[in-house]
Amino acid sequence: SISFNIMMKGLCNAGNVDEAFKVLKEMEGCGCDPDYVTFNTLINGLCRVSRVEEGFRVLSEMRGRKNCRPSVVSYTTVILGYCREGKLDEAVKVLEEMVESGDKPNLVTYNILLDGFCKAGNVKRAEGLFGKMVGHDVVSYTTMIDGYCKVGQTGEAIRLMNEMQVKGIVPNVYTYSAMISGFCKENKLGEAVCLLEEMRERGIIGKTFMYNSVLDGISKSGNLDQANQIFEKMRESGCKPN
RNA sequence: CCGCUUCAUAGCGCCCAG
Repeated sequence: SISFNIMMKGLCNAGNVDEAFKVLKEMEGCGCDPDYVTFNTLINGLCRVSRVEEGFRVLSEMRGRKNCRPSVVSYTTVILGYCREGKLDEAVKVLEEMVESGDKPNLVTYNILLDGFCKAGNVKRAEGLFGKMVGHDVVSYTTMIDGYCKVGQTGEAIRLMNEMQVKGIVPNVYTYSAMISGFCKENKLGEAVCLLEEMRERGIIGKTFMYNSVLDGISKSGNLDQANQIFEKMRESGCKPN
């Protein structure tokens, strides 16, 4: 079954859900029983191509099978699907349904909702959820940081970036990326440069696009010497220019 | 008895042109 699951995931990631369903049929006829991973993979495949309703139907059908009960991952995947469509009330409904059937949402579930609220333009609601969550990880913080940056609240974002480190949560390349593009959009290039430096000091190799955004800003401001210095640092740190 | 392989979350289309 694991081999089939792997093949199925490949098809789903390529957006070919219909082929994935053929694999399901094939499994059923050859002694490799589909398991909960099989169905979760299908749900994800459907949600990826905006067929969230069908994904939810697969989830419902799982109830009838033994050893294939819907799990946190099943519900969370559907919630993600609705969040990506901007249907936050549908997402919340699924959350409630999950709780009613006795399944506990986990950190991933909440992180997805945080991002959903932010991207739907409801940073306040994300903030409320963030405050109620019992634990946070680097994804929770990065999601909120990105949310604040996107609405021009880089101050709040930086506050969170400090707070996470006080709690012992280490920013990663995603965190820096969100923060740096936030600063670049506001033309706070000095801040952006500082963060790039801090990141390098921590041994994190930045992505090319992060340097490109900063270099562009610096160059346009006419400060070619500084641009050159950053370009050097970029290469020294192991980030390949394109 | 133990371990490995398959499922869900965050950052960027940045230069040029328009």
